[in-house]
Amino acid sequence: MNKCGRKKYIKTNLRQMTMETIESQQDGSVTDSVAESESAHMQTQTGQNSVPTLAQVATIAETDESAESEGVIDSHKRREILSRRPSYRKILNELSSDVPGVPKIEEEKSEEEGTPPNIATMAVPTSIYQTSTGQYTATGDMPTYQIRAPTTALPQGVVMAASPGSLHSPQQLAEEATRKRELRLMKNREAAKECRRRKKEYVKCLESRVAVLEVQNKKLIEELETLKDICSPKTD
DNA sequence: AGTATAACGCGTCACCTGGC
DNA sequence: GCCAGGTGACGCGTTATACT
Repeated sequence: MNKCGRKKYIKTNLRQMTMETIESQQDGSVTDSVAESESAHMQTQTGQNSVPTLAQVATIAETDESAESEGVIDSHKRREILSRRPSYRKILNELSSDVPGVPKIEEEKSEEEGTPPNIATMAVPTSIYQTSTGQYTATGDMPTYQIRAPTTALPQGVVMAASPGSLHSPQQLAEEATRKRELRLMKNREAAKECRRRKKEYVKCLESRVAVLEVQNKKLIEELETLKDICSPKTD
């Protein structure tokens, strides 16, 4: 793995750790059904913990360092530790069912709503949100952000499959294989874009939750202080 | 102005999961 | 069991920002 790749790998996992740390802290302090439901997602279906501990991540990083020096990277080992969690759509939708304020990630449908096709508008707390391409640009002044829904139509030039029975020559078979591969790549390309969009939405959602819970926590602390003052009058 | 670094998005591969 | 879709990881290119 090159320098950049490793950095991104570690960064990704640290970000994940940060999210989970926040969630677990919430779980411990303020009673939060959402946090509980989310932490439930941290378990794989086999009952094992799917999330690497901080030490594990550190170990991964160190292992990665040394592996690089030796020129050996054991991707399977990493995969064992970094098993997947449920989809962002699933998590967020469960989140939204628990907490009324949390927006749902919509299934791919575009034309029913009043909004223009392929654009979903969603209210979110203000935050700095900028990409190099300017695809998602919500500044502090902009209370909403817009998400482009994927275009489901196949690009021009993609020819639908000929029935296998109609293929004769090896050349035709090769062409068919190439066509299938291109179709698969194209679909995966779109899926990856969509996945990233959902991931960003998910992260934003969590960030907004953090903001809300911080305010809530602050209020509760203040309330507690007030009650303390009332219940224990000063003895001069 | 040139360079270094960080941050980000994209395409692809590999793997997992859920639906059939 | 097969297949389509979802997603983590990787490698690469681009852009923004800081530093010299």
